[in-house]
Amino acid sequence: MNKKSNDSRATTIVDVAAAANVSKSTVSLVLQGSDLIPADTSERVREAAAKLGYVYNRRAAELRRKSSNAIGVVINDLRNPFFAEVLVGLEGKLVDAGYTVFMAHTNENLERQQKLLTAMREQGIAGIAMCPALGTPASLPKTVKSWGIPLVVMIRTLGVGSYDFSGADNSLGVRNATNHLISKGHQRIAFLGGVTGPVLQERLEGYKAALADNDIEFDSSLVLTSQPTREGGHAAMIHLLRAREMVKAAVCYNDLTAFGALSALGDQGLRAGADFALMGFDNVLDSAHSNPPLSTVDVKPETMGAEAASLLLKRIKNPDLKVQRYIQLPELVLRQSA
Amino acid sequence: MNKKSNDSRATTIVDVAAAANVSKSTVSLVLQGSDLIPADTSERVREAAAKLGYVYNRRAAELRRKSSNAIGVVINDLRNPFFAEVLVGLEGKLVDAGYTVFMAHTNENLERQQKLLTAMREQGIAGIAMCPALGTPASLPKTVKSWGIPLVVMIRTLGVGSYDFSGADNSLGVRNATNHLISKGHQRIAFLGGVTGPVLQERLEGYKAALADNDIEFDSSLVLTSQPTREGGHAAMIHLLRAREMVKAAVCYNDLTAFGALSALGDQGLRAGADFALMGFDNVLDSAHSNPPLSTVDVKPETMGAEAASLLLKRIKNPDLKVQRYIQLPELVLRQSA
DNA sequence: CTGAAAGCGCTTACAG
DNA sequence: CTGAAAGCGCTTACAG
Repeated sequence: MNKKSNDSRATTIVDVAAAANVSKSTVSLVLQGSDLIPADTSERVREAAAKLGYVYNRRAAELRRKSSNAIGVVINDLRNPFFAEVLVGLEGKLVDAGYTVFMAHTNENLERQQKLLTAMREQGIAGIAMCPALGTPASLPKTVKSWGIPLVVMIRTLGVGSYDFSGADNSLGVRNATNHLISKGHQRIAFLGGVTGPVLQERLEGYKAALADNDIEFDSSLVLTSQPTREGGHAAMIHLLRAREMVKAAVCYNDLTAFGALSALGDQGLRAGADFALMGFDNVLDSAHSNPPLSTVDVKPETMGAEAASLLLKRIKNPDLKVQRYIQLPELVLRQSA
Repeated sequence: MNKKSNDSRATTIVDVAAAANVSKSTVSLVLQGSDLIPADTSERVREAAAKLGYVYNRRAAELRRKSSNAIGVVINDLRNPFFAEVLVGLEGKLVDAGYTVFMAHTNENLERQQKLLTAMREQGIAGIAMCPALGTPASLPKTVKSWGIPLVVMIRTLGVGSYDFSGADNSLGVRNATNHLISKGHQRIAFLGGVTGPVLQERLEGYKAALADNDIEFDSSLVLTSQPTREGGHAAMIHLLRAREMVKAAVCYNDLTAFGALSALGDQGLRAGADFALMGFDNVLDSAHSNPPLSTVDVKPETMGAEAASLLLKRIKNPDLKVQRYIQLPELVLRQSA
């Protein structure tokens, strides 16, 4: 029973067919749940399959059928909880639709991303959902399309080409966050975090727009870029505190940098909410229980993931659909940090 | 060029062979980098392949060769940064070894886990690394082995069976953490977080062992279980503060619950380090920049992932190896919370 | 309702 | 060094 299970060839549909006394076509049909086969035959086949420990060979089936039930998702940064939440929403929807989803991680590495995409293509995947690594060429969607693979890009736009997209209104979100700070009486407001990419551009635009709304002059020395991590946010806040004592408010690139900033504030004996007004962006789960709880802009990460899944599913069903776009409307959630 | 790329059949090695004026065997050989083929022939074949936009059909190759270069990893909780870090270590090593890795997420759902495993089996995957969902039967490794698929289990043990494993010495870790608190003069020390599973058992054992080391009586009312999340940790700490005013120290199930506890402390105007001594467990990246920075026990999540990869790679290379086990030694890292 | 036959795109002995 | 042939495990018209 367990000595050597591989000294005999794997059992195939022809073994099952023999055992059930039917042809292999019949076995194939019952495996696919065809209603061409009467219940008793199908029953007999299933029993035989179970008895023999038959395992469906999906590779063979897909080779023949030229289709796949697998969807690939390529993600850029697993360590950022924001992306993890997007992923959860995406995956849930996809498996509900009967697909099996395979994720892979680029770690913001373009070369690795290229390899992953190629691997997925060779694998004959049914569709791809991706959040492109920083620096991804705008031509990528066109390339993937030319491969004949349905694609949805998430979170980070890729130029103005025509591709399905699920993301957030970053500009409006930061604009609202900044306006909230202004409405609290702040005039000198820093922007903390982010180093490059379309998302940073959009968020900075929102920041500037809010300033303009209120006739506050933009001061470039108030934008401190940093890696979009806790560490980066920590460093940026320390720097801000040293260089600009008078600044008592900041909007952050994302929640992660805000968490770092919270930590830096704490290091100096300061507390957001009381001594400093701080806004995050994303509303990751964590932000409800940071110290103190973070005021932020909610872009519903899981929803963005789920919507990306919907778009992809529709695209797979109908390749000729016109370009689809889901833009999440941001909502301010005010907790204690501002 | 882009009208309809799929009105013609995909180009295959026979097309390439025709274009390069060789047989398809030759094409196959050069694709595999065989040195049987002279450089000029191989050059000619590659050019033809490039010109025709040939894509390797891995499914067909694997079907014939009965092998795979894909490894599946099944993970239980993407939202916990600890697992994300394990994953990063695991994946990095696997892709360095030339495998393509497909991850999938169970969300602690046994049924989903079963489906994923089955899908991977049907896919003919080369190996599986998994962190089993809570409640996974101890028989699982034996089952997977009977499928002929190399397996390594991570983080959570699965009974005493013989299976490759990479995880941490949870008991020793918590014991050290608790002893540290005791050495600071604390006698009444709470244990916060965790709801079930082998990891909780081991960590509780360590907690009790430290108490015993110091002749402190175990008081079951001091262990407050909760979901291993920020929210859970927050609730547990609030509860502790209400019910047991005298308790000024706690060791947490993991960093995530500790972060929640930090937040709860902050809500009450308390600060870990000054007003309360708090220890985490894991040393996730986040813990260096929480507010305040967390004292915790470092079990090197990325290393555990990378070691899991090594074990799996060895197992694939040699199925008859005796059982392998990597147990990460915990190290106290003292920051500000205790 | 079921069977015989062809074929998906590769790889791998086996000749030469 | 290269070609002809068989076969991996399925699915899918096509007959009957």
